[in-house]
Amino acid sequence: MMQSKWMTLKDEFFFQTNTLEIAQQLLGKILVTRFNNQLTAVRIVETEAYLGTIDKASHAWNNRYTARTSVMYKRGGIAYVYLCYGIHHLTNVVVQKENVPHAILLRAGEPLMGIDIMQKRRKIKKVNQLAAGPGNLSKALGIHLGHNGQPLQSKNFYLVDDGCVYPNSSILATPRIGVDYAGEDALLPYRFIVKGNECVSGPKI
DNA sequence: CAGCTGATGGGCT
DNA sequence: GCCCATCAGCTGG
Repeated sequence: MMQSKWMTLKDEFFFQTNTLEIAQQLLGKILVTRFNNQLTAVRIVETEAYLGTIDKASHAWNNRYTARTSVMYKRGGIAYVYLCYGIHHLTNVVVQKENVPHAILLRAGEPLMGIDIMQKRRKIKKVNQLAAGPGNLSKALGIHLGHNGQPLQSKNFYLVDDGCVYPNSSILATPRIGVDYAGEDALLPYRFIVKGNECVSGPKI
């Protein structure tokens, strides 16, 4: 087996034109943070695509442009972080070129590095649960509002391809979580999970 | 295991 | 003033 080298994701990855495909390709990629010299990393196993102006579940639906959503209109490759329910910080990857406000919510990850650090941040021990759910993933990695708009090619905050690819046959598409307000768009199968992975959020299959 | 619910604060009509 | 791209801790089977 050839061991692939770690490669930071480049602009071309984020600029691909099909956001649903990017959301699936993000499965298997590694998100690394090194805040306050604390190195943590997870392999992404669950994502959700939000297709901007035509998607009622998206913050940018109908070209909504506010101080908060302005980050979604920037060029792909930066982080869109916002507070949900007053408690949870949710991390998204902005994709597409400037003025196309698509984003992909990172919903769950498999812990790879800095597990002890993540256990302290989360105040729990079970490794499978450390980054299961978008609020939990952000907390485990130390991501918060201050990282909103930061490039994901930063020295302390980046995405890596280590050669791990999940074939289509091991990816399951389901409706997105918690978007009932979006009417018929709530039913779109824009959530992608790695089949059978223990770190995916929600009830066990 | 499923189902319910309080916590908690920025964003927006 | 209401609305959330959630979670943990509780209840009862």
